Amino acid sequence: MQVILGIHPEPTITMPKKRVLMPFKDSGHEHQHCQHDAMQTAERVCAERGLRLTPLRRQVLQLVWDSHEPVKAYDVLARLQETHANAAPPTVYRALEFLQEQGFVHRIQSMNAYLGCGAASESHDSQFLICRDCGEVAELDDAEISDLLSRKARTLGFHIDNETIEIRGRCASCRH
Amino acid sequence: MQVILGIHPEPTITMPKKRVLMPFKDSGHEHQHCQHDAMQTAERVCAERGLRLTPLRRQVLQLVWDSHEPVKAYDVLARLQETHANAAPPTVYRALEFLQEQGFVHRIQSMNAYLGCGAASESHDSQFLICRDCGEVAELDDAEISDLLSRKARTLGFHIDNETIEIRGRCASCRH
DNA sequence: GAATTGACGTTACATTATAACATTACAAAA
DNA sequence: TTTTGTAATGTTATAATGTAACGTCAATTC
Repeated sequence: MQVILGIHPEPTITMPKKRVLMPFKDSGHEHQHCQHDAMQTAERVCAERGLRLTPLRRQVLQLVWDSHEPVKAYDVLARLQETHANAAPPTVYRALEFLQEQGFVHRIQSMNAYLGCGAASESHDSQFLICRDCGEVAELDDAEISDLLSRKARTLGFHIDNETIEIRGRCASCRH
Repeated sequence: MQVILGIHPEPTITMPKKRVLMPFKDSGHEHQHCQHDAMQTAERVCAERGLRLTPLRRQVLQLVWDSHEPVKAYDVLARLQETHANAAPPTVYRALEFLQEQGFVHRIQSMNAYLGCGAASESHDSQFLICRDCGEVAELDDAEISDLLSRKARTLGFHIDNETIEIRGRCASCRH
């Protein structure tokens, strides 16, 4: 189905990219593992990059992953304050900024909210499917979509830095 | 260039959809006309729909179109207050909400800002290309993109209500 | 151990958006 | 033409989101 255009100089053997980085919960997906895996990944990646996953940053990442859905900065702050009475807005925004920069969380622009990344160990594009009924979000990294957007942009002389793709609708289980 | 897939029951003579609803300025595009045309379209469409394009709404639409770029609600408010001293935040937010509902303006989620629609007379999808250097925005309604997203979503049992597609990068003239 | 740097604390404030209720303008019904 | 209902706007207050600026402390390195 995928058309490889004759642009690339050599016909590489490509590992087909995993497309659904985070599925909807209904698809036999055990959420408990996500959080645990995400924490492990973050620890490992920070070690590799020589960055400090401080207790604060670790806890904020935990709090984001406590939910399978996008969470608001001030909700994270409220939870954080339960154990960290002097936490203030900058505390949370700084931690979230760090976590975003490292790709551990994504910001959902259309919701002013943050979501744990389903593939934190490597840089990638994202497309989000957001269910208007249950609030869950699936995260995709679909090369066909990114490639098509790149091609369309290039036609207009536009060079893409990054994509914000947030699709709102109803997920399979909410339609049943 | 356009490929018509054999999905539709009858081979209709299709007016190929205009894909670039609003180009970048450099492409020989005269901005003065946009505003004028947009105002005319809004007048006509409101008449057709039996809706009231009140002086306030008309002026807010004017103010949005004073710029070729996304504008902030509070900037619109400041401008509005020059002639309308008692305007307050709800004044502007209500007008913008109306204009959005009618498709006369779009909200750019990643910027908390509003932009005149390049094709206000009909409902459509939008994809925005936002230049990080000059701030200009091109608006597309590209059926290939929307179709691909629909297909991808459908594969996961997801039904799309609406898309938020905001691509950040550099436009042709800013790359030169 | 002094200097540098990065992380966090702290205060204050800026920006963005909405709730709630009062008033006015308009249009349809009586 | 009054009445009356509804939509639009006025008005006040506040909620929600996000950042600037500067101080302190701890780790790293020179």
